[in-house]
Amino acid sequence: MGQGLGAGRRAGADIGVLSRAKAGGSKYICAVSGELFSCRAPMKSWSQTFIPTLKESPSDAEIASHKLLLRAGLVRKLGGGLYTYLPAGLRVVQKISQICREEMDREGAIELAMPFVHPVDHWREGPRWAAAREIMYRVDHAGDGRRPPKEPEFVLGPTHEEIITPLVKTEITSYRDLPKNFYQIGTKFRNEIRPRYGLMRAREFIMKDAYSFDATDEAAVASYNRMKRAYGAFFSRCGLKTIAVEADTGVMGGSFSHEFMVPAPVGDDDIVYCEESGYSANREKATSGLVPPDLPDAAPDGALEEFATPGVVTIAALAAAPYHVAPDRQFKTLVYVGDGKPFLVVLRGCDDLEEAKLGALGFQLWRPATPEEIEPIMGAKPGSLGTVRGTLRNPGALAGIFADHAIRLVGNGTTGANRDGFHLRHVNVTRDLAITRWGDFRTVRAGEPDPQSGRPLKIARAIEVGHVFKLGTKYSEKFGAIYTDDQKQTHPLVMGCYGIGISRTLQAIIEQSNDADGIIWPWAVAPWQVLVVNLDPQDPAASELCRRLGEAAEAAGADVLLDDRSERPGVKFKDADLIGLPLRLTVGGKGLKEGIFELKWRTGKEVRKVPVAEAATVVAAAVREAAGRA
RNA sequence: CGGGGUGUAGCUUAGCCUGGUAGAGCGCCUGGUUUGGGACCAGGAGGUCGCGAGUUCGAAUCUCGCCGCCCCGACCA
Repeated sequence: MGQGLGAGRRAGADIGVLSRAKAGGSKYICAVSGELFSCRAPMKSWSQTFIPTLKESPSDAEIASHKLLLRAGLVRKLGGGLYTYLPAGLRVVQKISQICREEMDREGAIELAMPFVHPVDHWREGPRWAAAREIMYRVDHAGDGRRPPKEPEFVLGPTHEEIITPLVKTEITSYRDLPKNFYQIGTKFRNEIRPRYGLMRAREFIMKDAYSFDATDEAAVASYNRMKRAYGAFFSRCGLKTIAVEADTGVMGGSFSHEFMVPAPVGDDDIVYCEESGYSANREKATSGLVPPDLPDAAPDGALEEFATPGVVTIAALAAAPYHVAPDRQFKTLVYVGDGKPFLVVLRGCDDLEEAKLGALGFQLWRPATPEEIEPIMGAKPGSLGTVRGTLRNPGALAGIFADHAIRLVGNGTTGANRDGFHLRHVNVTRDLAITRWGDFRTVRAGEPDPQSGRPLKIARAIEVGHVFKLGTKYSEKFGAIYTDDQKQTHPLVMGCYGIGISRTLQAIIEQSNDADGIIWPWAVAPWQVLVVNLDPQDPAASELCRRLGEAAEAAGADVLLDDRSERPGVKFKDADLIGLPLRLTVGGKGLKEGIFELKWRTGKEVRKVPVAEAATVVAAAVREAAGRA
């Protein structure tokens, strides 16, 4: 039973904690040393492992991949966003992790492992404590039974910039040590406001995170591009179709970033793209060519005029009779609070604010102002607000008035008078509006012209499975992570950070690859690649043939699961389709009499009858062919 | 955090409106008959009806509070 083991086992796998002898004398290593290491074990039989399949899916599962995770016996739920990986699910995690390691190593990244529990001071000293604290689980000190202090002594790590940067600060001080890129694969903890869809958005999840450190900006861009390349290779090897889109850097900060997205209706993000030009961006970041760069400012079309609009507090009401001001002829004024100070955003009446784009304004935290806050600031209630010079009660109290470029398309329009029940018409953008800064703040809509080709943009839902950030020096400056160059000059390290949701990738693969009968695993990530179904486990001849088929598949490099259960054939076939192993080899008394067994791919319908005499060669060829495609 | 649901056996659920012995299917256990796409027969085990108060002679059912879970929104490194 041993051939094939040596070939497939990862070099160095014996750093694992457990090794034992199996009946028959072949040894194998099962390595789980705090983290997840892949291992090859010899043929496992269904009755020896634990794959609790379900006919019906639990009622709290909504989407296909979540149902299949549960039905195929890959995971079980502990609580909202908290899941146990059962043996088959863990194997997939290990396979994905191993592919990830190989692609990271190929690009020169170095694996390490950082603690899950972080002293809170590291976060306090970092640049985003205010924003990050809300999503972190707090840990009472040392479980001594006392009530939690107002501020926790420890937090559970949602990510590791605050941990790796101080480490690198003390360990790397010379340009000679650069570049470096450290990565780890481990559990992350985030207090998601709303966990959902199984592993898709969980409170605790498995992530690969990497952090690059370079001497120069150019070198950092090169590191970034290497990671981007590694991500493409990784997802492709996992059998997952992804597209890289320009993305918002969010609280992470930094100069630019790309997300790796899996198009799927159940995704949490919208991606905006144009097939012709190749433009693609997260909706939070996406821009359109709606406003021509050479658009001349409109000339005033008349003198400012206040008019009464009793009870009109919405765009729609002003668009209706008797006013008939089309939404795209209105200026919409929104009040926000950024780091404690109010500011205004001006948009066209027909446009929506893309809140993420406010990140460009430099605030750490921002939120819509409450109606109670708005009235003292503006002198009017929401619905009658505007930014016409002279109507603002106290412009000095504002952190700024930020206008979206698209209001230039309005030219002359209507806006609130900052007096309840009154609006102003003939408002000219250049002449009348008090604007401190222009920007892109609106949400792009499908059909708007692509900024590059001018073709209509499309929008689709997608799942974010990976994200690469060029961070710059935000963290290194804050933590004082500097190095000395060959001219004895000191500089902050230029950083990048790179995440892959391993557990989310697992579920995204299922979401992208399933049918009415169950999962269809891509070869490279299948918990096992070959399922040998023994329909007559009591028959020694059938068992013997199954053993031979399994050994042949293993020798060719496949992981083999043998269904040796005393179940009826129908049950076994249904379960086989459900757990979705790529290649099924079926042995039954009926075929055995004819001297054949059956070979069937999970992706197809065709059942190929193979003479027993050709077993070894046919199985080996099938395995090699599948492995070659993967 | 707002809105809407929901909680009955391991899973899927009926019963709740209109209070009166908690039921079914799947799964599980025993025996038998079966054996190539989720078998059949017979028998059996398994329930503090989410938790806590209240109303009532009597509560799965009505009332109040709490908790869990799901969906929508907000939020999301």
